Amino acid sequence: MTEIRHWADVIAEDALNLHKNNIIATGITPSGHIHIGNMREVVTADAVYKALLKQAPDSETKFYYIADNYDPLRKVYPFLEESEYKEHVGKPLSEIPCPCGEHSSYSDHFLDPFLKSMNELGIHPEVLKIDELYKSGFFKDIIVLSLQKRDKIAQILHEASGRETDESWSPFNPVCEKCGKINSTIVNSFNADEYTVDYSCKCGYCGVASMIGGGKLTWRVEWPAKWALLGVTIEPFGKDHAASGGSYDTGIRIVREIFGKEPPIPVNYEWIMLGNKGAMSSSTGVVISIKDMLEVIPPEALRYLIIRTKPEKHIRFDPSVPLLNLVDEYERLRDKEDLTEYEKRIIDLSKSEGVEQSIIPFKQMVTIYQVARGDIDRIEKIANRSGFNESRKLTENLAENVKNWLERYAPPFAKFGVSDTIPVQAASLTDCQRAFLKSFADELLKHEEPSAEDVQKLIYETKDENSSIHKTMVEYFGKPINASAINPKDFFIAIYISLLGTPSGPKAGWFLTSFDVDFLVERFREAAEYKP
RNA sequence: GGGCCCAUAGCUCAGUCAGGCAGAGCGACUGGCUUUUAACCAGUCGGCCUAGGGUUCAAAUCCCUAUGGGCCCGCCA
Repeated sequence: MTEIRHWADVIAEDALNLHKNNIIATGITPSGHIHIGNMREVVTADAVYKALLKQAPDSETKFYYIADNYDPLRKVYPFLEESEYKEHVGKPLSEIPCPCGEHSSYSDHFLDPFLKSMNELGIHPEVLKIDELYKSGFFKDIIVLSLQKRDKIAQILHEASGRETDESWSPFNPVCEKCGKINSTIVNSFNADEYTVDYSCKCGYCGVASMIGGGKLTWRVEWPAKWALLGVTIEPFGKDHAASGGSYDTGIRIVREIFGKEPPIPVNYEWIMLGNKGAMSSSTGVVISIKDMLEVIPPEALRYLIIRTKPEKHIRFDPSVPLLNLVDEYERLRDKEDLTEYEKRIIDLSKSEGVEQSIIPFKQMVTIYQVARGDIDRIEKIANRSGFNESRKLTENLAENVKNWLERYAPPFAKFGVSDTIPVQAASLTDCQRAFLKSFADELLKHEEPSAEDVQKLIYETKDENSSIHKTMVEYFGKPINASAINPKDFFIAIYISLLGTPSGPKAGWFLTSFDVDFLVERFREAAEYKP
């Protein structure tokens, strides 16, 4: 069997066989909440980027994130105020007011949180906002070239995609000076020396627009233009662009035949499905934003989800119990001693560069958090007692994740509440259970800091007639108890009833060590006496 | 109508590019305490690699075909 290699390393090697220096680009249109599916593109790119850096440390490697924020607003999305945004349909996203008023534009409203999330995931590309590129004149010469070769481009679009372009079609769409829209103008002529076009707009206005910030290339031309100008050698994109006759197909021909450059190596990736609700999609409303996601899942676990799966496979993302298992799987692998080369690589690529995260397992925090009832001081104390010594900030971050998970996605069986007072269910305890609780309390007092194993052992020792807990139990019970009639199960139930009011709970030994011994002793003694 | 991707253990998936003994994690089961308790440790079980053909000394892997699933082609990755 040949050595197993990670997909990112394979892609990087392919790229290095073609180019010494590689430029990887990715980007999205910030027209709505940027969801976890979009993150796949960025994490995929980041993985390949890291692989390139590792395989060719002496090459020049770049990673661009391009925000397509000059695209027009296509419609009034369900999350927008109809009355307020109707007039903005057709305008470039960067020129539309922010929905919340706190960002400089509509596109920044969605882009800013995404950039923050990327940062939390340890992804640090060079961010390019395409409106700024247009406004700086970055595209001006390629716009002229595109206008000059308009007929040839139209022919390519027709041949490769079957798309018909009419007389008024232009590779460059000016922004109307009067109505601000970019999708309703027709180019009548252009001036290559002045970098301007004459246009007329459906709103009735006719004017002159600059190729420097006065409009944009149409998407199918803009994409190859970006490849040509930035020298992009690798680009991940979703299958919508990958379809035959899709924009990658036409892009290949345009970049070669019009711009005289080679297209990037494509990295096709599949979509992320949300539970059983289908594909994530901004337009159908099946969406969990990255921000929402990072509020419940530690960043490295989210990276892990994407890193461990080959790009062409679906990822089914379910924030309830499967999320718990996903995080658990990542943490186990992270903490494992003897990793295979492949596992090591997975962990390497999943690590968020420059971002530290808690070493406390998520599942354990789920219990700690609930025992401490969210009190961070107590959480920290319990964590310390369990042998986790890390900065409070890290513990706090994880506690915050767990809090949100419990509130939003946790199934009932994962939740419990430690009552302040004796649960009324304690009334149902049998005399034998009460005797056990009293003697159990006595035994706990004998230990300074009982370990989980100590506790577990104590409960089982009740069956041993020579054990001290058995003897005190008999004493409290008032008459001999036949060892074979003792069922530790009843005692577990007594413990859970006393603390939670339910007959079951987290693994007892470990659960109990999350409490102060004094509290337990008091509670068990109280429960033993409790009569409604 | 045209095109893409996926199918391997109960579950999630590696392994397919470059053919060479069928793999991991989780779950389940057993033991660690004669007796489940959401932790931990050790071990065991578990597969006609979707089906049918072809190429080959040799196929999960390469080539056809079929079936099932997820999508794309009116710019949501």
